[in-house]
Amino acid sequence: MATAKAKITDVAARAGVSIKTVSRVMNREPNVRAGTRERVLAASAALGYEPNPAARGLASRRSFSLGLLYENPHEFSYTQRAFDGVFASCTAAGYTLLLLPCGEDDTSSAADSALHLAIQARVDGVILTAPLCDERRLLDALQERDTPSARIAAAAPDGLACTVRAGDRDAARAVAEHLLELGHQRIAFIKGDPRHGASNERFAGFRQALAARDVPLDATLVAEGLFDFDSGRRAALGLLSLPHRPTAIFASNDDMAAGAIAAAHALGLAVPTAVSVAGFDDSPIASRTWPPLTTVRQPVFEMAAAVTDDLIASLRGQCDEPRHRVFDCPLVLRDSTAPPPGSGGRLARTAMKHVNVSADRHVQG
Amino acid sequence: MATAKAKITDVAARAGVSIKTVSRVMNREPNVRAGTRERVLAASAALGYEPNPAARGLASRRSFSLGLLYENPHEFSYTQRAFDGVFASCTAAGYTLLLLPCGEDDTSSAADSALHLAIQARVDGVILTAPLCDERRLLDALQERDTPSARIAAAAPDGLACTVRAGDRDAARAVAEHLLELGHQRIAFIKGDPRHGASNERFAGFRQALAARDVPLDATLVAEGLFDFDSGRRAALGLLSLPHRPTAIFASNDDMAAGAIAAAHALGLAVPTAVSVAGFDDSPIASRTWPPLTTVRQPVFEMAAAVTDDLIASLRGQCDEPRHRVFDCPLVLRDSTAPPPGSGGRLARTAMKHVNVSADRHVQG
DNA sequence: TAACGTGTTGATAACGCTGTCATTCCAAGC
DNA sequence: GCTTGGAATGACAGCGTTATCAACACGTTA
Repeated sequence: MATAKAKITDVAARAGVSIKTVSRVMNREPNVRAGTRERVLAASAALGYEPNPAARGLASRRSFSLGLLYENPHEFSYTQRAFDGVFASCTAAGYTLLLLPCGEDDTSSAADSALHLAIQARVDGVILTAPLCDERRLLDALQERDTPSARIAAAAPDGLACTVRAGDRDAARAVAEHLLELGHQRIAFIKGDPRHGASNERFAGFRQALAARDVPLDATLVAEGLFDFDSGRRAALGLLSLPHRPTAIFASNDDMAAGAIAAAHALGLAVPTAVSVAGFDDSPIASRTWPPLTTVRQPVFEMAAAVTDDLIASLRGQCDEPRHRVFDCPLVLRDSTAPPPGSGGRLARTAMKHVNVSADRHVQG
Repeated sequence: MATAKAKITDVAARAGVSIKTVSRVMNREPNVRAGTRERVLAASAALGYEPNPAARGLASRRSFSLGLLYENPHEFSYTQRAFDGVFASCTAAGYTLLLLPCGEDDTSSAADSALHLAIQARVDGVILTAPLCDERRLLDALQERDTPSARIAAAAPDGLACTVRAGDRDAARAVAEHLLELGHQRIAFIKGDPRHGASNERFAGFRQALAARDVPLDATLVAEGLFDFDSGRRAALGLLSLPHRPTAIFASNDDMAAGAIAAAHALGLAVPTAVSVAGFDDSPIASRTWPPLTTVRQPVFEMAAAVTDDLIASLRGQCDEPRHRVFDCPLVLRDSTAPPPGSGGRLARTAMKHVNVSADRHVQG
């Protein structure tokens, strides 16, 4: 695999044929002798040749691309919100956006195929989301090809790419403090996917809050999760079946928190009277559970738009040093948290310095 | 606005300048006299000129596009599943996919801007999702520009574009029959967004099922909804506060069904013992509510992939007549439906000819 | 043997724009 | 008036591919 971009003339020269024959092979046209095709394919592979889509498009008067026109759905999942933010900035700057999804089976090999698509399409830059933004192989491959990148929710910024992330630690600390203020002492924590840098940060914030109040961290109350509903449900099932069960569960994202609520329901424990549950993200599920979730809101749209702006600015040579942005996440109080049972509800609601939302509207200001 | 695609030479001729000056104006480069810029802009507007991105890309060695690399999330919303299906087919056929979201404020004007993006990008074809696929202005604009299109969940196929849709009527009938078999007689229905063709179909299926069993349709048990959580919640709140309330609610999508469950919770009515709730779609929320929702599964991925294949085939001239596909939606029995209160649970579960899923896994085979 | 068709290959001209560099214009200074 | 220099403009050569059409090889038929 050669590093420099090979052109069709290079392949033709190496295979000892005309460029037209190379073109025929690349486009799977008929009437090419098998031996010739082999030689062209070999030369093409040896040079790492990828046809230039712009040249193809210009000459053939086709774009080889389709548009998917859809109405922006009310489903504001994290990914969707991130996409919206990136798209908004791209459109404003006259850029086109290509989505390059990775399958969920094997992150690293899927990342390769997505990367390959990015290379084929000759994009000017790439935006990476967690946990892909911490795949060493991916970052190296991009760097090797001089493809500028930006990273959303990176665990370890490397000074090469612009990054953006949420203030996970502070936000997690705020959630934990909220539970502590309500009077909870036995607070369980469900960790997130360890591949995401945010997982550690959120756990760290949780521990800091406990430490600040001299509440000991009970290791039996820390469970592993993967940021998905079912891992949250299972973890909560375990926690709530403990002999001395927690009075509150802080799941490090909303999907797991929804799982925890389901687990509580399954065990006949009322939320929030028997057990409080808090989440993280303010994703759509947060306002659809019963009761709706106390959580923190990640300004994903703004984060994605900002890092895209930064990437485009660096593409235009308008900035020299990569920017690293951190966004605050306000606490969103709903109905899944309350004082622990037996406390007589002496603490009603924490101070109203926080955002207080019951309805379904997401403010993105 | 001229119909034929104007080139930079046309604009230059009309404005009485060289193509280089037009290029400068289009790229907002400095050192162009204000008057000259005006003339170029006027000529450009008069001709409906849009720079050819392929030519720009070839000459400037930039693509003006970014790639967003992300890990395929577990959140399989309808839109996400549709996107995955379209993407899979595009990739397999060597096509690139551009996403063109419409804002949710004003569908028709948002559609215009998305259409404009599609035109700018010079895509070979466009895939439209509901309810955009029934916007007359959009369809006309596409036809006028000879842009082939495919439509997902169109209300009225027009013989010009390939279409795909779910067998909404049959599926809704199956849900209603399931509730009837359980012994329900007073079944409420929450309608969906009237802009979606599927809304009518689902309601029709519901009525057919009632008629087949000679169960009269009580107009007070039919509520209006918009396919979103909150409209479902509000509709259910009204229905369940009726003097003679229904024993089951069939919400015509999962998000509204989740809202209905929240409403039942709020009123202290247990699901499914006091009231059964059924949804439609098998979206992620369906397996995250408590109790998880009985619903029907739309094979959205397969539908989207199929219609994309059809569009690409017609782009390649491999098919003459547009195809119209209809996909079956299997019933998915979960825990939100049961015999009505007072029936003594004489009917446990309907026949097991249907898909029966409790876990969170979505089979996409 | 010569003409013919079929399958294979190549020379060359676009495709519509941008980059480079030369040229023209025009106000200011001598 | 003449020069000067920067702003404004244009001529022209690519950019890397595909399309067109001509050319060639080779086995078959008249």
